[in-house]
Amino acid sequence: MSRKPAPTPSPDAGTTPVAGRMRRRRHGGYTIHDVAARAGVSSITVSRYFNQPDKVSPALRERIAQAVSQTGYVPSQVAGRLASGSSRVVGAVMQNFASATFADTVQGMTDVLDDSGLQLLLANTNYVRTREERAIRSLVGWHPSALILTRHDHAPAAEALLRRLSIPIVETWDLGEKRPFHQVGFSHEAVGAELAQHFVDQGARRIRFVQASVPEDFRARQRSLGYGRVMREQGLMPDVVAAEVREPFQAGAAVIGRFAAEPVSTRPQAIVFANDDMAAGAILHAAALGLQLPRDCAIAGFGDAALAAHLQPALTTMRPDRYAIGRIAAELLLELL
Amino acid sequence: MSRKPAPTPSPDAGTTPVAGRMRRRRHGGYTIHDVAARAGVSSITVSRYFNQPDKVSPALRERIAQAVSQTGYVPSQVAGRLASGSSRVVGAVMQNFASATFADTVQGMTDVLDDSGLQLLLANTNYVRTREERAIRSLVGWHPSALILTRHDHAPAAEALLRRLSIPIVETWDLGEKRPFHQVGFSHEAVGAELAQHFVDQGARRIRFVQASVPEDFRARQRSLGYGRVMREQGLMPDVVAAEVREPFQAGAAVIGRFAAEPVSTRPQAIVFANDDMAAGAILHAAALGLQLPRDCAIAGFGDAALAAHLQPALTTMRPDRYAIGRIAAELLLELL
DNA sequence: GTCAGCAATGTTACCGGTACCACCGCACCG
DNA sequence: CGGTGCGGTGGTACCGGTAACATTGCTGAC
Repeated sequence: MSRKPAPTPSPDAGTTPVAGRMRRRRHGGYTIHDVAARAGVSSITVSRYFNQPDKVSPALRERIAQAVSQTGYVPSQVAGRLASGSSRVVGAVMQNFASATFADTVQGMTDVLDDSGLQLLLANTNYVRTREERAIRSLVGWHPSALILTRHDHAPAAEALLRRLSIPIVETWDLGEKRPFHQVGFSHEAVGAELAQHFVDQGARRIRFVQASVPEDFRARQRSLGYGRVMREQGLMPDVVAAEVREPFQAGAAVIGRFAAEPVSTRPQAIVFANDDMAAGAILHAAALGLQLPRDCAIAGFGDAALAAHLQPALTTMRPDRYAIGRIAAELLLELL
Repeated sequence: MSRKPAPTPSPDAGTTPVAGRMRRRRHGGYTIHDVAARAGVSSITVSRYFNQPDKVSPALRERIAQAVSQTGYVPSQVAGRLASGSSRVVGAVMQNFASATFADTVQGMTDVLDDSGLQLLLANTNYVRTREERAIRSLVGWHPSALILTRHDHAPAAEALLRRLSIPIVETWDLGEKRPFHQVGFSHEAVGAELAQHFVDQGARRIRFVQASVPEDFRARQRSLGYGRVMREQGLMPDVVAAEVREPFQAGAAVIGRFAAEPVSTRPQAIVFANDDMAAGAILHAAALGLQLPRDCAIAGFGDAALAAHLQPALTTMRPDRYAIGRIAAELLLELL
């Protein structure tokens, strides 16, 4: 990695934008008034030229276009937004910028927003719950027309801040119950159902669901409910067990240990773990127990952990369509605006 | 993927921020004047409370803090930036939002900028050169304090626009010669040198560099120069050849075909390709020729194509440190501001 | 011919902050 | 005891646009 400084420019400067006396505290650069003066029209006409061109006669349009290209004038979003009150800005709070999830979701959002002339403003929480309020606050200062959030379980301070806002808010990623905001994401219940169905389709009849030891994980619980629903629909016996260890890798290893001790005829043919880490622990420990996966038992997880692809055998996991979440959230916002 | 609408809120509304008559065309929400009135001070004092707290006496600070928390007031960035002229916004033009490169670089930037209270504004070109001007223009409208660009070979219109700006500009990713802007990235010359050194360290003495057939690729040429330098430094004979086919996969295949026809004793022990696609073409075609890589010949590319990891054998490739590029670019900007 | 109606353009005030400078009271100095 | 400097505070104008309304000129109906 290397840095190269820019050569210091020769101080020839060039013509200054402002012609008359400098009594006003100008910020530099051409203003709409400079352009208007050049074109011999009033500033509001130049404003219309940019915002409602068909309200300006072709003759003036031509003159203004010339003045604009001569000066290289770029309208100030800041001034425009302040005057009009509508910001045309959408704020998005993400949890981690350095992830493929972030990249895909943002691409989905901008693909939609760009076409509507909306600017996306991003804030990062780095997965630190306490930073969410700060992130939201920094976005709110820009008077966004709408907000996109990740997840729905906010810190109380952030939640209070959000409820005071009177703009459309969309929560993404996973769906929560009884939320006052719009939501775009996937249903954990459906994920659990899909994994169960997957193994049923492969011919498995004894399928176990391994819950994490921490019972409060509401999302994993939703997944187990989906699993249970499909099992019953298929006339199979749901078999939900909870891990006894808290640390997920160890928990997975312990589960597969117990599995190995069961008689082969009643062993589950597939195990759905509440998350990828537990599943990975199980896979890694299976070799030490002399088990051969997936012949002896198929394993599934959830979350698309980066690890998943590198395991031998590769872990079956569910990955939400991150691009689609971003795109649909943005489309929903457009409808709301 | 699924959408859930928000429940329609009961129309109890709540107290309106504005107390007096509504003759002004207010945009809604509390203003600094509302807060000032509540605290019994002038608005400029509230402004100072936020921007230079130590200039406000503790007594007033306390009163203002109370008024702020009662109202939930959030200062308007838009108004503030317009009035002060300094935007505290940094614009960044990226080529593709849906990539790990983007994610890592943005994380690097925000890690630095967040601490300085700077807001990052992003624009995407989607690799379409003609969109760059539009992207820059949309950022310039926000009066950024600085701009971060990707690459340095801009379309003429974009280049002209940039040169008119009088704010710090940093170009990232790869380094160009004689640019008027600051640059943060890696040197292609160094990349070529590093790949050559890599094979020298592995004991190879006959190392070939395969240039693309398109001679204008300035960056690949830099890499070949670095390769040549290391070879000479090591007392080895540089061996640069150009591909004859334009399409990179075919070009790579053709190169490995010629290689197979050479006598084993004078064959190169390693080949550095100008890019990953050519290298991949070579690897894929090698099997058909009965060659066993990397025993018969080691292969290297450049660019970290997603493909690289999936080849058998895996392709040796150089990947720029994307996080560091973002981070260093942002640090450089801070110095410049 | 008169006047309503509409399209094109201009005038004025205002958005919500902050720069600039004036002002006030008090400690400190000669 | 008047002058001076300084920290704290406020008044006012202004940033660069746009909303709302006013004005102008022209067409077309009666």
